[in-house]
Amino acid sequence: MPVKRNQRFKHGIVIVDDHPVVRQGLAQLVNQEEDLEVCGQAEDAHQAMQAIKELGPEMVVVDISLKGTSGMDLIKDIKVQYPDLPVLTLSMHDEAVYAERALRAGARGYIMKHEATERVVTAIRRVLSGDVYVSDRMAAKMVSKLARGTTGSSSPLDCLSDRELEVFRLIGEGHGTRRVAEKLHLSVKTIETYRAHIKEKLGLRDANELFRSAIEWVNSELKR
Amino acid sequence: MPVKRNQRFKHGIVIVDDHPVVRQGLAQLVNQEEDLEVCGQAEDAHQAMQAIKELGPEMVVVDISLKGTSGMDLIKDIKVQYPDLPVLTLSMHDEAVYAERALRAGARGYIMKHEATERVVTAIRRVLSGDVYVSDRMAAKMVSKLARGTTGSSSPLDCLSDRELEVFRLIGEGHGTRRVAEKLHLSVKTIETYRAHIKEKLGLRDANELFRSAIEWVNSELKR
DNA sequence: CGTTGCATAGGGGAAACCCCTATAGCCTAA
DNA sequence: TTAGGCTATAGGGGTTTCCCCTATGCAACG
Repeated sequence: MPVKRNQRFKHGIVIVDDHPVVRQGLAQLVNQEEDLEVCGQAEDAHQAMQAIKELGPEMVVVDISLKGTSGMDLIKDIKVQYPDLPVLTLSMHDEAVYAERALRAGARGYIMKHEATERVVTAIRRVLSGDVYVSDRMAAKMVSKLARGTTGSSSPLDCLSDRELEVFRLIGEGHGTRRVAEKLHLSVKTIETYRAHIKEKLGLRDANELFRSAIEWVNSELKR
Repeated sequence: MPVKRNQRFKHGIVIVDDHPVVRQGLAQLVNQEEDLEVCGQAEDAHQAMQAIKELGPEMVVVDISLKGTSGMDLIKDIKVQYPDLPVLTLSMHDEAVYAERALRAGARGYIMKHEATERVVTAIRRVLSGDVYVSDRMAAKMVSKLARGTTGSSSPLDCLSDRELEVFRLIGEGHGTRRVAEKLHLSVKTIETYRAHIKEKLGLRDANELFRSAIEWVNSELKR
């Protein structure tokens, strides 16, 4: 009799991952918690929406690298159709690259597959109870970024000055510091200063991250 | 009494993967088979060699993208020290790129994490019994490649050596020269040499182009 | 008028990049 | 079997970039 009652109070979770082995691991992890339960699994975005509709879970755990529609798009779709359904992103990819995107897309948390299983459970509970979960390092990074951002809702690039944005674009087109300086008829040193400012404003750690995000931005610009 | 006997006859398997969730899933998968048993787990190459030495498993399941020494190197090391110990490569990466390399490195099989769990078990049994496992599609591809005689240069990346490809992937994940060197326990100078070779082989003009195309490749890998 | 933000740029040390050379181990073809 | 290739590894040395600081001139905003 008390068993039945416990059953009733379990929080239902749908997990979305295109690796069966990962689903298996995650499911077992969740199911061995007294108050948690995997009520459905999906391996792509379509199945995921189906499962959510049919099973009415209390949260969803999503891998961002799915085949077909990307996990990122799935998160956005979930947000549109079920604004109050919390989503935890579970990914093998570096949080420095994807965490912020995932949160902007509507996820309530981001955790890497490298993390110990207990931590994964912690993240699930955190998100389930309405909080946001990211690693401490990531949280610190985001705070400092917001602190100087003043971006109500617009792109973080808005805080770049015109010159900075121009330099950012040229970097994204693959030009090195010297080439940018030549193109703009400025000293290499000046470009270096801009690069430093951009990094600071966007919360980028080093030249690689700068280059990477510049490329990404240029590409995304092309597509619209 | 018969229980004890069964216990005796279980085939011991060591699994090596740096994602705890994956280990969990794989372990459960294996352990629920009557005659199979995970006798050890490791999250990097060093732990793996230790576990093999101490536990004397009958086979090893290895992910190729580990932190630290790569899975590819681990496979080679295992082949040197335990030539008869069969290794199954379990990876999320496209078999078209890695399967052949893994087999050449000494693995007895290659299976992707996308595959259904039953198939993973099948692969394990196949390798355990001395056969080789690759997907049907891969097998066909390899056969036709052999038949045609080395003319299967489908991707320009085929001409990269294992090491070079590994470095290329790490670059694409945003790691700088120094970080790559640390990850692989090699001299910065060595990584510089690899970068030069990759640039030459792929016809890239400078570090920016290298970085750019590495990022592009890693991203396209994700969506496959 | 001070403060704040932007455009511009230099100094200096650390790191990365680039072109060469080099060794040792394999494998292959002559 | 030996010479030549390819691979993994790594150093030398010069050029360029990166990164952390400091600094000047100018405009705007309070």
